[in-house]
Amino acid sequence: SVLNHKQCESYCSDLLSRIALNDNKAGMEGLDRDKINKIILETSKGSKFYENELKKEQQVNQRIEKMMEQKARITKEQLKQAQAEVDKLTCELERSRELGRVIVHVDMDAFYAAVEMRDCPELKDKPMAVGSMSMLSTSNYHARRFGVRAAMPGFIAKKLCPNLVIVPTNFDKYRAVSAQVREIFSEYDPHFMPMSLDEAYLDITEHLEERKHWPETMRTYYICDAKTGNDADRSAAESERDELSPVLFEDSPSSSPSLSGADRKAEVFGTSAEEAVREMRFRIEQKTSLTASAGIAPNMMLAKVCSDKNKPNGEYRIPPERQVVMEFMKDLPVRKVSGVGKVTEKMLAALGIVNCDQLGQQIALLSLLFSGTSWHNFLHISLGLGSTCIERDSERKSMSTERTFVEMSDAEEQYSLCRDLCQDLAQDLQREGLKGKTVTLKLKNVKFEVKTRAFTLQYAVCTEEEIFAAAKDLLKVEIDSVSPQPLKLRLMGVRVSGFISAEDKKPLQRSIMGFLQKGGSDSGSFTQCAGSVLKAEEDSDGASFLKPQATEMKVPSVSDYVNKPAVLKPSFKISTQVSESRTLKSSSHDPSCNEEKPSTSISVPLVETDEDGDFKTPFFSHRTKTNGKRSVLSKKKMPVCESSSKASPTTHNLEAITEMSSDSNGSSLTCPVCSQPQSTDDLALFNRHVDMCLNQDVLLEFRESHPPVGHSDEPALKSVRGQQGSSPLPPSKKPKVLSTKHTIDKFFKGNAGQKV
DNA sequence: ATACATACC
DNA sequence: TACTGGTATGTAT
Repeated sequence: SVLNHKQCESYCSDLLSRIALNDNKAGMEGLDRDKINKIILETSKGSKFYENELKKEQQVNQRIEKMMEQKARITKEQLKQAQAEVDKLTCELERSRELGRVIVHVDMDAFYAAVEMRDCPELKDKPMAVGSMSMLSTSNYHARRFGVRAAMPGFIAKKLCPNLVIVPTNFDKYRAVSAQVREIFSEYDPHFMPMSLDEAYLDITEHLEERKHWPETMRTYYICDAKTGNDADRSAAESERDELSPVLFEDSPSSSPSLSGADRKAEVFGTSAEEAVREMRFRIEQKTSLTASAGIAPNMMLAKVCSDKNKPNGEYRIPPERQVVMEFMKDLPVRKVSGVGKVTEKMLAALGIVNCDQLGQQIALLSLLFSGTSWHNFLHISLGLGSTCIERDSERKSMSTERTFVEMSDAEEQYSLCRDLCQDLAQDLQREGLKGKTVTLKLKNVKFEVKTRAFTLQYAVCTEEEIFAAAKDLLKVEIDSVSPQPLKLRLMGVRVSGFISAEDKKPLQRSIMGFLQKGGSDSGSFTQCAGSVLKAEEDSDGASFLKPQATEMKVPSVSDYVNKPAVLKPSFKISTQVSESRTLKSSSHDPSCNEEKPSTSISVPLVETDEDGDFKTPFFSHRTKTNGKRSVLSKKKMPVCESSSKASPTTHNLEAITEMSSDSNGSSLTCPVCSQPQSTDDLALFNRHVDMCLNQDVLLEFRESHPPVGHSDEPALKSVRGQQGSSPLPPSKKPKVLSTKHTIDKFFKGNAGQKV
């Protein structure tokens, strides 16, 4: 009602901005959009995917409506005041405008497709794309004429272009080519920042400074005869080729002997930025037979826009002058700016903002409608400002793995898949030496609705068992929440984040084995433990973990929790301490607890930790194989404490610990729960055993007081038994994975910029 | 801290 | 038949 007709039409008329062709990218000019959209629509209509996209679209429209209502409530006064603030900030930004750096954004043209075409001449004159029937990564320019583009499913692309050739991805190859290209980048900026396999930012300011004094010979490159391009690079082309993976060249024409100097055509490049970049692109093409486009500008935001301007195989430069920058921005559609996606574009369009000039005119209004970070960003964009320094790749913040598959409804299968994901993720984490405290489970059901559920542990984890312990609980809550209906999933993913910093990980490499084997002489007796709390754990409840009187605590039984709402809090807090009077703590999930998360604390006298008390070696793990021998400990000694999320984690000293720490008998360890000597030296195995015992105790209790009654609990119980008993989860029917992995840059990005 | 959405390649 | 996977960050609670 508050909307005028025009405003309404600007977004209501088009409910399909998410489905329709995205012709934002290069190579998509002047095609028959209506015809293409009609085909896309007809192919998509009625699918689950389409329905979900419609729903999301409605959400965006609602967001826009809310925004318009808010806009309608803005007074002239408010706007005037906002304008004053904006003007002030604009002034400051203008004063600090930095035009002195020469930033380059280089982008390989239709990278994956170009590599495949290079290696298979058959494809040269055909419309082709890289990917699968389910999803395309890239298309060549020929295919783009049909509206076929990246991120489009192959089966739709086929409707648009029945002759489309779809080539499966070949990441090893793209990585190898990327490495070649990056070698060239590093000669112009050793600190260049790779953004993906085919894209990077460079700061060539220093290079240009030096280049000014270079003789022509240093700026001369030779074109080699054939289009193999493998010989042309001035520096060591031959040796480079030998170092490369043979697959790269197995299809290439066998390298002809180098042409003599007289036969070579030389090209001398100038000393300007354009020339330097043209030289770089020339070398890339000579070395890989692939073309790149580039943008040159005083900052990254502009350089990125510029690299798109003369794509493919072109470059564009914005000279370092304010006037020219502003002129360039004036007609630039906001959508062209990196970070402005289709939703932002649509919201701005609803306000009548399409290009950056209009954006600049409306900053005051935007400051009243958007968050601080958002409108500041808009202001920067409208002024043509952007980052002027290519920062070192910052530390990774999360790591994840996810998989799409045919509809999966069986809980056992889901748990099993979850474990597989955890295993993969654990491997990746360990490869990078990372441990994180937050585990996130991602689910997408067959209606394409996505859910994420996260859980932050007390300590950082990196093993399959630890991650799975958390992930499977998250999964269980979701399964239970729809029970007795099954979860019908099409995707599952697991992520670990909240990494502990590098310094946190380093310091303590103290060997827990050495400690154990020494026996109890100087180690944690209870009195020592109790009296030497250095850093009392301030948990949310503020309770110290290591109170001697904790042994006296009332011990609730598992049945106390059964009918309470599920509480997702870390359970099994294990309070530990080393002899140097340091207090340490850890926790983990209790895999045996189906209904609730009882929290249990025990004190053990030793553990390997880092400075923050995070476990260096996981003390408890959850995929345990042991005899199912019931704990000899009574409830009083094996406390299970409050289920409430606010409940104090309490500390209980296990008498069995005395046995353990006084067992100076070589390396054999005694389980503090079941009192059985363990034959292993391997702490991980020992931990598993202890963990198992604790869980077994709780589980048995639970099952005694609650004989299995219904479907609802049954699968989970089974699954828990599976984890605990000598037989793991039933062998999984391996889900059929639908799509190929499209991005594996995570193994590649990092480090690449730091060489040289 | 969690959930969900947006964005990028 | 069939609409990705990995990471970061913004927005809202």
